Amino acid sequence: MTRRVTIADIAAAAGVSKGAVSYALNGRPGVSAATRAKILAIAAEMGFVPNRAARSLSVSSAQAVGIALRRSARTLGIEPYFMELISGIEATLSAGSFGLTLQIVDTVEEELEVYRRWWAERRVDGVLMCDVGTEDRRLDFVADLGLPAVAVGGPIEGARLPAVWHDDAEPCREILGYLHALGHRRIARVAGFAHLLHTGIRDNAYAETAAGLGLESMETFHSDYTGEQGARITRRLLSSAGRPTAVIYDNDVMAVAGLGVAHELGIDVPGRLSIVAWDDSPLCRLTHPALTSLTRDISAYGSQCAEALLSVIGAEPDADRTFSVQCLPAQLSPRASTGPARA
Amino acid sequence: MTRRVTIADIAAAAGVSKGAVSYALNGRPGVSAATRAKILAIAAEMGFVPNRAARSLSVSSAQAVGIALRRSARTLGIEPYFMELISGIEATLSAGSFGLTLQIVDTVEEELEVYRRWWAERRVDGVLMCDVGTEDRRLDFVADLGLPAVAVGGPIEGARLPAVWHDDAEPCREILGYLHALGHRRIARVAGFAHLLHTGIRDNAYAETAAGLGLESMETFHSDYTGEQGARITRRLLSSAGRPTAVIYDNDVMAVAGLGVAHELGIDVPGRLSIVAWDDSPLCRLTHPALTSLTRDISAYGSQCAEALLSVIGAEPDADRTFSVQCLPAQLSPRASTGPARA
DNA sequence: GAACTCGGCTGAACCGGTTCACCGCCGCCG
DNA sequence: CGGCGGCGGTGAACCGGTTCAGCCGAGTTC
Repeated sequence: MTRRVTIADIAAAAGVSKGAVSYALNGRPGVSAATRAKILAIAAEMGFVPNRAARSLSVSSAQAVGIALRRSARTLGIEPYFMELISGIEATLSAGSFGLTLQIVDTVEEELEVYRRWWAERRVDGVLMCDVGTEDRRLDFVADLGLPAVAVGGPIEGARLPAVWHDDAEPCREILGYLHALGHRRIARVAGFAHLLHTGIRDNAYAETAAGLGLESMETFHSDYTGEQGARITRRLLSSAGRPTAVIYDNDVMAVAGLGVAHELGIDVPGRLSIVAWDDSPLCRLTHPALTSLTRDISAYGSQCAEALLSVIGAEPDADRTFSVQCLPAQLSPRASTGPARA
Repeated sequence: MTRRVTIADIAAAAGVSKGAVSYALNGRPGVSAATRAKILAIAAEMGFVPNRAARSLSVSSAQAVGIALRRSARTLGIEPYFMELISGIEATLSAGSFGLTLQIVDTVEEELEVYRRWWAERRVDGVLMCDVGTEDRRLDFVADLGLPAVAVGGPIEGARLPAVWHDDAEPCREILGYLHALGHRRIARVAGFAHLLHTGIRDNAYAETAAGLGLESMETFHSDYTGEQGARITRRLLSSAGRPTAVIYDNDVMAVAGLGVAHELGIDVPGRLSIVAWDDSPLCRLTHPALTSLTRDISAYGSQCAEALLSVIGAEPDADRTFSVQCLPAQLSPRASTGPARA
């Protein structure tokens, strides 16, 4: 285990000062082309890698961003969404040689505390916040802290920080239009957490569109995104009088669970029940019948979030942080789980 | 955005030297109880949080561990395994106030490079290595580097680093014994990557047990863990003459895909086909019929891996790093997807 | 030829902790 | 009363980078 190579070693080997080495390695003016080339060559030869802590201490930046996820291990594990998002984020970050620090928390208080600590320690240069809620304490908290942050979701009214989002209303209209065209008039929806921003946006969009189309019924049931709750709600829905002919799920996991319940009750899909899933993970193509679902490129979404965060981090501290990035809306991918409503 | 509080500020406020503050905050001898209490009170009042970079620079430790995952975004997203593992790791790490740095890579070369860089930069104090292979270059690489590491999987012969693992052979025997008791004689298995260590261990265990039980056939097909391949292999299996009466899958995703194919082909489960999944995620309970699967506490497994790594990090550099931790083997959870073989 | 500019480089301060050598003081012992 | 040991604390060096004031010498200007 040989000692690490430092810029002092390089300086000694090249016969110059530490300062010159620093300028050369960082591509700044202050050294001639010849000296720069010599220093770079020596550095490469000695296998120099700068010490992150030393650099951070000087420039007061961590070259890392953080994500605190407030979801149970079970939800996290089974929802493909987060891993895909993270992998997109990661791709952009590592291209900019930023690291990703991950923490899983239980409560909002804990999450706020993590942000506070990360920022005070300068462990991260910024954070991405998922699961934006309608009344989200975190938004003001990080803004007050001065911690660069980007909200993964939106749009957020009166936001003091950037949001990266896609229009959730448009896909709602697309789904209902599609189901309506197939003759469905009694539609139910198994939604996610009621307090999440995008859930509210979808709630409204469905309600308005349903009214416009003159649907017989369009009820929404909020859940926690788990398969268990998805199954329970579906079971209740399908056992009721005047049961819906189509059910829309706010994530893929619940849709799969719903399909399982339909099988269990001997209800043919799509013969007597159509199923639509929001968020098209590979999971939706594994079932039989394959699930009609809303496709969006979550990984690309993650990349855009990371890009937005990097731009905030790179910007002046007092720069405008209220911009928002709108991504492409999700697109309907019709598959075998939807069909005409039985007369 | 007020300036950060440093120990110099505290020292000034308390009328002592920086050194005294450091001793007081770190609970070391060198200051009297009274002074210590005063310093701690002032630190708390001023909201002091130590700068991570400065501490790292001094003590030459990052207070963070890294994981580089070499799986495609799609596999990562859909396999609950990794997120559960990570959440277990996280729980132990944050209890020890260590951070977790995550990176997703494409190739082994890239992964090795990440380890090299992380260690050279002192960005992490150690790493966890998943997906241990039979011939794994990474093991020697990190050992040569001197980078503290723990292999998530094993046992590894002639290992130069600790491994945390569970016996994969025992569950194999349990599954085959169970299926055999149900009358199954033609069993197939859809396995994971052939180059992974645990795949090989299972391969052998199945082969030996099958021979012992005198099964008619026990074929293994290797795959990449994705639902697509699981489905494709299952389709081929079920269309063949002398098709198996039971199929064992090496992960839950492929098992779900296999169940979908059975539905598609109109083959009743468990009437004409029994299905067993390795790794019991909530996914296995969402399908209909629910999948018989091998349950293990992946989150707890992650915790044990993290603990092992922390102990290696805390140990002397020349301490013995070849210990291995054996966890509880997975347990069979029979559900509705398995039943007696049709005569 | 004196004054002035400017590129190239040096030396030292600095970031915010940790650590170590050392010092003053008090009590105790012979 | 002199010497000794140990407690409580100080001051400075140190970790490995970045950055800035300033210096030197060559070229330009008048």
